[in-house]
Amino acid sequence: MYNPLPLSFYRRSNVLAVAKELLGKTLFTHMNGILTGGIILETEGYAGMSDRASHAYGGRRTARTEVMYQKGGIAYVYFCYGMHYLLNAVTGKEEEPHAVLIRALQPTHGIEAMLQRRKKKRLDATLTSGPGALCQALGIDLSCNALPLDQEPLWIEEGRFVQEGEIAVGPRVGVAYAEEDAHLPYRFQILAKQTSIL
DNA sequence: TTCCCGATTTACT
DNA sequence: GTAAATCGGGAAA
Repeated sequence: MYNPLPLSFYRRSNVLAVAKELLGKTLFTHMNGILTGGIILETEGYAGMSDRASHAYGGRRTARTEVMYQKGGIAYVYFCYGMHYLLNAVTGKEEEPHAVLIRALQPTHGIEAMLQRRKKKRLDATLTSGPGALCQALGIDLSCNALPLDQEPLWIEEGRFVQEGEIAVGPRVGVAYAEEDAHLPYRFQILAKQTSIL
């Protein structure tokens, strides 16, 4: 444990490759002495200025989106629907605002703490399933925005090997507003095992 | 400053 | 399946 991926992993221009390769990696947070983490099961790529679904579409620069224009390897956390935080890994080079949304994890570390944060009694498939839910489980909020992904308290490291055949590709979720870009196959997920995803 | 709406989740009907 | 919860960002005025 604690063997973060090098920042060079994120600083590539092919955001879809990074999104796909993040599957199977392990995402950790270590907050207030509590270690929590899980294997990444689902991601979505947001392809910078040319992607209508991206917050940086058309080169939009605001206080919120500025972090996406930095060099890859940091977190982009934002608040949505008035109640949820969503976590992205910023990728690409400087001035290349790509990001990968982390949408689901398989919980592996600190499950008791995650249950407590999520106000749940029992472990089930919903503990870290969904971008808002996983942030709540890991204790991620706006204070994590712009934090590097290769050190405490928020980092990603190798998890398990993922075979090409267990990856499903499809359209992104919740981006109907993106018009012709709404259907692009930028979503990647590890297919659930027959037995159980837990 | 006002207004609209969102990269969602959960509780109900 | 539908709807409510809930608030900051971004565009327009």
